[in-house]
Amino acid sequence: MSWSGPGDSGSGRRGYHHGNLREALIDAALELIAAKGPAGFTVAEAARLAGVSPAAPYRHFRDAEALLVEVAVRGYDLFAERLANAWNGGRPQPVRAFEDLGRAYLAFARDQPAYYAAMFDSHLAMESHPGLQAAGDRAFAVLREAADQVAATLPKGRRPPSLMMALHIWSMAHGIAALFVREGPGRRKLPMAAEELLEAGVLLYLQSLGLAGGE
Amino acid sequence: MSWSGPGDSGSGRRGYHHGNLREALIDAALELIAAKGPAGFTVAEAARLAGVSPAAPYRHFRDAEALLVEVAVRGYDLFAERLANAWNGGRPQPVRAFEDLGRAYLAFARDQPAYYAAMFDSHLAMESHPGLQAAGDRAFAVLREAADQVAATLPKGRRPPSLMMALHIWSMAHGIAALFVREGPGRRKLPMAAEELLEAGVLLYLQSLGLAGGE
DNA sequence: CAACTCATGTGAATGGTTTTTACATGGATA
DNA sequence: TATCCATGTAAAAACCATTCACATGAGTTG
Repeated sequence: MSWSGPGDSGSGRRGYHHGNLREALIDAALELIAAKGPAGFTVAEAARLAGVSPAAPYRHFRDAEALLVEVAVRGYDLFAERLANAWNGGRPQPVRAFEDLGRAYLAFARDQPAYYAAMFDSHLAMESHPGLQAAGDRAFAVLREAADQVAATLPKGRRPPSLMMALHIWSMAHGIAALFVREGPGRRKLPMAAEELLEAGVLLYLQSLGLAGGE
Repeated sequence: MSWSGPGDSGSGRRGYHHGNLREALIDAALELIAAKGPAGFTVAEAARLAGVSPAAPYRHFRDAEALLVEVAVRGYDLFAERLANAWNGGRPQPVRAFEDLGRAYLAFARDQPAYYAAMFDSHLAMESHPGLQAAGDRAFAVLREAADQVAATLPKGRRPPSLMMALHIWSMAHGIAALFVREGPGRRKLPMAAEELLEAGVLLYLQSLGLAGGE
């Protein structure tokens, strides 16, 4: 899918021109990151996977970092989409949908390690890449919006600041993903599934705000 | 400081032998990571900083990763020490000391970015480095112990599992450090200090367990 | 249809990196 | 003092990023 040129997706290229090198390089980068970690990606090997010379990628990306940025942007977009689907406008109930959001967060980290690594492990400077900043903001906006609706179930007097809520939940979800879901330095065995840990944490947190359904 | 050989810390070496290359390489690695991020460290440049040939480091470390591991181990040890100091045996009061622990977590991420990067951003596999695993466990044990004592202030019936508490707090602290304290992809402006965000989160969490001192 | 242009790809070169190898040095020890 | 071996060097092979001059051919234009 997504090929416009003269067919043939993976194996041998058609003629002198590739036809869709940009996309092929992004796919190759994802494949390499998934297989060998965020440091396992090199422009040269991505070019090799796409069947072109090591210089060809530079017609499409200024440098290796630019390719990574493009991967991360797409990752944030997919992430935002998954989160929005899980939240589903807060239905059937805001608190329940909020938990679904948390599960979707961890599911993304688990199912899309390549995207997740490009987004959070590549040490790209948001400031120098406005598109990346914007994509990240779009993803966070989903969480923010959800927190807002959850907070709105309380009467105005006891309503917590939804930004703070969103930041707390995001932090806990991100921390659990970094420490217990993904490969890496902090990873250690848990006596429970990461999803259960997050769900319990979210429930307790919401309880302290007078929000939780469970007791 | 920390030189045993014939003096002269940074500039030009004495004779053919360095005298303390192992330590000098670790210092150089920290300096490079601090200056140019976790990816900015190379064996060759560390050797250059120490004033030796690019091959010399391999007399002391099997490869680049082994050097990183040594840095990370020292980082975990320093981390554990800082956390233990902040906890201070739970004095004057467990809940209050627990908050100090959280502050110390973020302070470490802020003050020791090089160690923190080696520990959490280098994607070292804990499994393949038992010493690293052990060092990480020692640091986590401080948090675990603290959670245990905090939980013990409650009567047995309403006492939460301290492991879960420790994991929740660790995750939130780590998430806040990763997203808002350190340079990196997720970093964005906060309407409050990261320390305040964590303190509020911890307080709310403890409240839900019936623990908090605030109201 | 022929000529041209320009985006896209190539080859080769520069300069960096990791890591291994054979060899050199000299501090510690017998 | 003679020797040994931990520690250093130089050189080399194998990678990588990036750039530059040049090649190709798809799409446009006359």
